[in-house]
Amino acid sequence: MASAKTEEFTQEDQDLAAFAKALSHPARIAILKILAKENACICGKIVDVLPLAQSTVSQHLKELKQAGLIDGTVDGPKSCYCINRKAFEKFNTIFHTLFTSLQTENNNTCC
Amino acid sequence: MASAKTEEFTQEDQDLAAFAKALSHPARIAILKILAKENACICGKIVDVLPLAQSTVSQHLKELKQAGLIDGTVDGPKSCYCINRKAFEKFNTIFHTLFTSLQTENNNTCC
DNA sequence: TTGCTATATCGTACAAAAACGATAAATCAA
DNA sequence: TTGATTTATCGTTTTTGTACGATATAGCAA
Repeated sequence: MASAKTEEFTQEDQDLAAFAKALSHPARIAILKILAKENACICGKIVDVLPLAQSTVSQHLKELKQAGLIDGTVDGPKSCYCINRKAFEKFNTIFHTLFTSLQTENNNTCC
Repeated sequence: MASAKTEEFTQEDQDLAAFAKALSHPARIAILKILAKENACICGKIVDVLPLAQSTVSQHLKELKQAGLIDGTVDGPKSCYCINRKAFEKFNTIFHTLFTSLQTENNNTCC
C-alpha cells in the first residue's frame, strides 16, 4: 500500500481502522463465529470447516491474534484459540458510539 | 490476494467483511467523521483536512460510495457527499448482534 | 470565448494481503 | 526410538490496496 500514511491520522482513527481491517475478510468473520459457538477453546477443527488450506487458516488466526481479537495457547502439539471478549466489549462500545454519531448528527436532507 | 476465495463463504460473512473493509483505513474513518459533523453535504474541504493528495482522497470517497456508506451528488463543478445513514443503521444492528454473540455465547475459562 | 476552479480518472509504482505447497517443530502414541 | 499428528513458519506467486502526479472533464466567472 505504498508507504501507507497511517501514522498521520489520530490514534483513535488508526485503532478503529485496524480493528475493522481484522474483520475485513470473510474467513476471519467465520472463524470468530466458530469460536463464539463453542463454550471452550478450539484446538483444530477450524481448518476442516473453512474452504482454505491449513497454512492459510493459520495465517488468518495469527492476524486475529495480533489484532487482539482472539487469544491462543499452545496445548501440546495442538493450539487452542478462543474469543477475547474484552476486546469485543471495547470495540462494541467504540463502534456503537461511532455509528450512532454518524447516524444522528447528520440532519441534512440533500443527496 | 491471490484469487481471493471470498465467494466460498456465506453471504452474511461476505457482507460484514465488505463493510469492515470500507472502514479499514484511517482516512476513510476520518472522512466519515467529517461528513457526520456537518449538517449538510460537503463539497470539497475534505482534501484540505486530510494529509493526502486530492486524487487519493477522491479514491477513498469512491470506495466509501461503492460500499454504500456515503451518497454523492454532482453539483456543478463540485461534488457533494454525505453519510448514508440507512447503511449505518443496518450495519450497526448487524454488528451489534455479532459482537453481542461473540461476547456472550462464549463462557469458556481457558486461554 | 477564455480561463479558473473543483473533482474524477488514468497510469504508474510499490507495499501489503491472500493463498498455497513444502517443510520445520513439537508432542503424543506405539 | 520411531512414526503419526497437529500447527506454525518459510518461500513464492498473484491480486489488491495505497498513493501520487498528470491529465481530463465540467461548470462558473470574467
